[in-house]
Amino acid sequence: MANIKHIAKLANVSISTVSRVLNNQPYVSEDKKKAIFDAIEQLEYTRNMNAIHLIKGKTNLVGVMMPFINHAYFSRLMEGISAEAFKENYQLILCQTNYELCNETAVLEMLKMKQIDGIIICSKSMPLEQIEPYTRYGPIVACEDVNQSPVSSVYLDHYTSFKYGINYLIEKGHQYIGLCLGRNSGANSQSRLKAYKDALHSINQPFREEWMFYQSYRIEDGVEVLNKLRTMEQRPTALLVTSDQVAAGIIMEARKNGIEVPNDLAIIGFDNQPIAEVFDLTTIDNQLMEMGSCAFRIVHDQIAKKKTEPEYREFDFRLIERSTV
Amino acid sequence: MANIKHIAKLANVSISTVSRVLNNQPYVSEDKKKAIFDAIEQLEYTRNMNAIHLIKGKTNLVGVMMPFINHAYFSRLMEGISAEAFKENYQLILCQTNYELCNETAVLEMLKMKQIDGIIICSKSMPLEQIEPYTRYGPIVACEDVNQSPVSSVYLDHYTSFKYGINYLIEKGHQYIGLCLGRNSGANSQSRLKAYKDALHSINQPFREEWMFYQSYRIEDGVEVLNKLRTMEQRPTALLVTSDQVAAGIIMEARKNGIEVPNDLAIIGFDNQPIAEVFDLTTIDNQLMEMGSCAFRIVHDQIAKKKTEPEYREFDFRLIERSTV
DNA sequence: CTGAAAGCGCTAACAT
DNA sequence: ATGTTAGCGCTTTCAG
Repeated sequence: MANIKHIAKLANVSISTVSRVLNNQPYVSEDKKKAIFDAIEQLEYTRNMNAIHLIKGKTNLVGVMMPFINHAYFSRLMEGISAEAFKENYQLILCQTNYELCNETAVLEMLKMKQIDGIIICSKSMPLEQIEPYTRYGPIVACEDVNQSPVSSVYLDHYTSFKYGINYLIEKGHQYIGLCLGRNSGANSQSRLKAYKDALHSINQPFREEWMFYQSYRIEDGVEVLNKLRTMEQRPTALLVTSDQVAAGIIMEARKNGIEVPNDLAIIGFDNQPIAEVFDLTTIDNQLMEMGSCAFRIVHDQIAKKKTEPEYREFDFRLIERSTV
Repeated sequence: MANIKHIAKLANVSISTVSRVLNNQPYVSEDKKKAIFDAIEQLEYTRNMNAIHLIKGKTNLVGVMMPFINHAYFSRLMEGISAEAFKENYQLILCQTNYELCNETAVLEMLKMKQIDGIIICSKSMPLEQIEPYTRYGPIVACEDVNQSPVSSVYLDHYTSFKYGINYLIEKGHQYIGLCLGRNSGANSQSRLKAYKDALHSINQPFREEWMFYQSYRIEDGVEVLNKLRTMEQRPTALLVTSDQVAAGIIMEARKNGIEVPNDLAIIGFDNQPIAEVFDLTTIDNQLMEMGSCAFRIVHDQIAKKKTEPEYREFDFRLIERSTV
C-alpha cells in the first residue's frame, strides 16, 4: 500500500506538501498540486485513517450503547441518531450490551482508549455513578433523565406522560388498570411505575402484582400477556403497554379469543410507532427519532466545542387518540 | 493522558517491558509486572487503540452496509451479525446508505483507508463490478447471490424459494396472483421477479403490471397495497409479499374492509419474522439471522487466515404453513 | 510557497 | 528476562 512518502517521492515534493494538498490547505503551487494528484492516482493512494486518528486524537466515531438491536424502540432511536450523524460525517459503532455490565463497561473503555469520540447510551443497566468518571474522556449522553449528572441527557418526563395516560383511562371510566413494562429497573421504567402506583392510589385502587407484566418487548410478548390475562378470574379492564409492538400482540390475541378492544379491554400503547397507526392504537408519542437526533447533536456539539458541561433536553409527549380506549 | 512512556518511567522499566505486560507476553518477572500494574492503576492508563490500529494495520472493526436501519429485515440480519461479532470481540460500524452510490462508496473507501477490516453488504444498489476491486483491501461479503464474483456471498436461492411459494399458491387453486416487492432492482428482487414471471407463464397467465407493488417495506405500506387493491375491478386472489411486515399490514387492512383472508385473498409472506407467527401468516423462512451470522463468520475467517479466495454459502428456505393461504 | 524534523503512542525485531 | 531502536503513516511547527 502506497503511503504519503511514496507520493512525495513520485511527485518530487516533500511529504508536508503532499499533506497540504491532502488537506486542501492553501499555498501550494498548481504544478506541484497536479504532480501530487497524478501520483495519488497512479499509486491508488488513500490515506490511512488510523494514522490520522492517532495524531489528531479523534476518530469521528460515536459509540451507541443499546441492549439489543432488533427492537423497534431502539431502531427508531437509532434512525434519529443515524440521520444526524450522517449530516456531520460521523460514523456510528453499534454496541450491543444485552444489559450486561461487562459489555457496558467495554463501551466506556472504548471512549477512554480513544476509539470513539463520544457515547450515546440508549439504555443501560449500569448505575450512573459508574459512568460519570468517563465523561472526562469525552461527551456521553443518555436517553433517560439523569438528574443533574455530569452525563448529558435527552429525555421525556415519563412520570407525567404516564400519569397523563392513566388519567385518560380513568376519565373513560376505568378503575382496573394493568401495566406492561419492558423491565423493572431502569430510570424510565421506574418513573412509569411510580406514576402508575400514584394514580392507583389516587383512585383508591390497590397495586396488584398479578396485573404487572415485565419483560414485554416484542409483539409476541403481547400474545403471552393476553393469554396470562385470560387465565385470571378478575381481569383489568384497561392496560397501559409501554410498547406499541406489545400492544399490537395483545390486540391480535384478544381478537382471536373474542375479547373486544376497547369494550372488554382498553389499551394505550407507547412510542407511536407505525404499527400503532395500522392497529388504530391509542398511544403516547414520545418522539423517539427526535430524541435520537438530539442526542447525537449534543454529543457532536460537545466534541466540536470541546466543552464539558452537560446538557439536558426534555422532550414533550403527546397522546394520540385512536380507537383502543 | 498517560502513555506507555509514563508507565515505563514510573515503574522503572523500559517501554517494551510495559508493552509485554500489556499484551500478556511471557518472560516478565513478577515484581516488574507488579510495578507496571501499579503504575497503570496510579496513572489511570489505558492503551490508545489508534496507535495499535496503526501499527497492526487492523482495527477489529467490520463495516455493515445497509440502506436503512429501522427495518425488520435488516434488523434481523444485523442481529445475526452482531451475535457473531460479539463472540470474536469485533465491533460493528453501521453504515446507512439509503441506497445512494456515494454512501456505498464511502463504506468501500473506509476499507481502503484501513478504518475497517472487512465489509458486510446487507443490500446495495451499486453494481458488483464496482465493488470487486475493493476486495484487495479486505474481505467483503454480500447477502445476495454474486455468482462467482471475488466478493463472497451468503444467499438464498430466491428464484427457487419464490417458485416454491407460487406453486404452493397454484396448488391451492390460485391463478390470479399479485406480487409485492421491496424494490425492483437488486439481485434478490430480480430473481424473485423472474420466478414470478416464469410461474405465471407456466399457468398461461399474463403478467399484469397493475398487480405489482414496489417499494413495499413496512407494515404501513401493506395498508396502502390493500387499498390500491380495493380500487381494482379485477383483483388477484393471492399475493406474494416479500416481507412479513407488509403482509401484516395487508391483513389488518383487509379485515377492516371485510376482505377475508385467505378466502377472498390468500397471502404468503417472507422472512418468518415474529410478526408472522402472531398473524398466523403463511410465510417462507429464509434464515436471516443465520445468514447474518454466517456473513460475519466468513469475513472474520478471511481476516484471520488472510485468505482472499471468496466463499459462497447457500442457505435453505422453508415454507411455514399457517392460515393465510 | 516549500521542506526538514519532531512527534502522536505503540509494537516488534534485535541485542544483551 | 529486559532494554534499545526503528518504524507504523500522518500532521504540524519551524525555518527558509
